[in-house]
Amino acid sequence: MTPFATRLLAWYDAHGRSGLPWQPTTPAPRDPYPIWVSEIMLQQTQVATVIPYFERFMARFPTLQALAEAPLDAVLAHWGGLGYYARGRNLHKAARQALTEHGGLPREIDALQALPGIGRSTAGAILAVAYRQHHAILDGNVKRVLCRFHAIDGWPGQTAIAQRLWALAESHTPVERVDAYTQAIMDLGATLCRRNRPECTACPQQGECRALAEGRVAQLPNPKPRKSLPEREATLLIIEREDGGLLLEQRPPSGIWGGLWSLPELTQESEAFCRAAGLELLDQTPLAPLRHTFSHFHLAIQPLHLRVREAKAPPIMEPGTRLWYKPDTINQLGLPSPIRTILDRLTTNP
DNA sequence: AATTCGTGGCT
DNA sequence: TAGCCAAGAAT
Repeated sequence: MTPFATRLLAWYDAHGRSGLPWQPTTPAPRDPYPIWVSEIMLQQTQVATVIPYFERFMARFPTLQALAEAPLDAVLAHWGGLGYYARGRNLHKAARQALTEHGGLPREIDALQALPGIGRSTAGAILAVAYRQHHAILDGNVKRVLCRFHAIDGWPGQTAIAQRLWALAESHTPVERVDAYTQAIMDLGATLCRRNRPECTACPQQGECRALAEGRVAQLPNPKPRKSLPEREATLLIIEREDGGLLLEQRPPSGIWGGLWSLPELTQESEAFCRAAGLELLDQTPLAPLRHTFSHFHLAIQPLHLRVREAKAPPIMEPGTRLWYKPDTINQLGLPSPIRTILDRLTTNP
């Protein structure tokens, strides 16, 4: 056990976080299923955001079998609003794959990492926490701690920097209490070694931290070099049927909001579609425009209100890609947050 | 190997 | 407040 790990575990025993819904209450070995679900949800997502999603998800899919037997739509409905929807699709796919190929979640690191959505860090975390297997993790918290402790310059996303960090993470990870250590190193990064306003005076590593000694804590880890984001405008059609039904489209399985349901976007094709379907333009500004920033562009959404002129509804173009949505079924669909916001406003504010 | 995937909180 | 960032993985 290195002095780094010894100090960290002593601090963790006194000050580590506890009571999070996915944290085990029994000694290893533990059921890896809830650990896996939480690790996927927590990818690039903060703890406070995940908690209500985790509770709902585990209530609806309490076991690996329940998840594997559920339709993808039900999984995405529980993921709606959480973001990074490939995680939900991969989670569902991995559940079925693990069950058929291994009869459950595999205990071998290579087999586990071969499942969709499980990378090196997530596989290590699951096996370390569930079975006390000796694997390192390297998430955003660990990267921040290690960049500061060793005063590593360069953006951690660079391959060369990440390789150095993985080697350091493995060198620090102890054989004993690896489950506690895995939680502890993340707790340190989340509660003390934060990006902003770190509490170095309470840190168990303050005596050996190179960034602290050199007065460079605020500059490490080095930020990602950013490019200015292009803007894209989209007009979303709010097509209302006589009975109040709204036309929704299922987006393609890959790309932004993949597999989720959205208001159809106005294109040249959809203009012709609306004319052919007898759709009448009511007004252009029923709702204020919505602005969103994604990782690679800004999006300005301008809803456009249309109404079906006659009783005849637009034809279903491709099976499963369009449906008339009834507001009382909102919880059964996977909806991205901006779309849910629009639908909420429409139903509460007609 | 750099980019692409969301959303909400923070300053 | 506009940009930065967070329990990463897939491509």
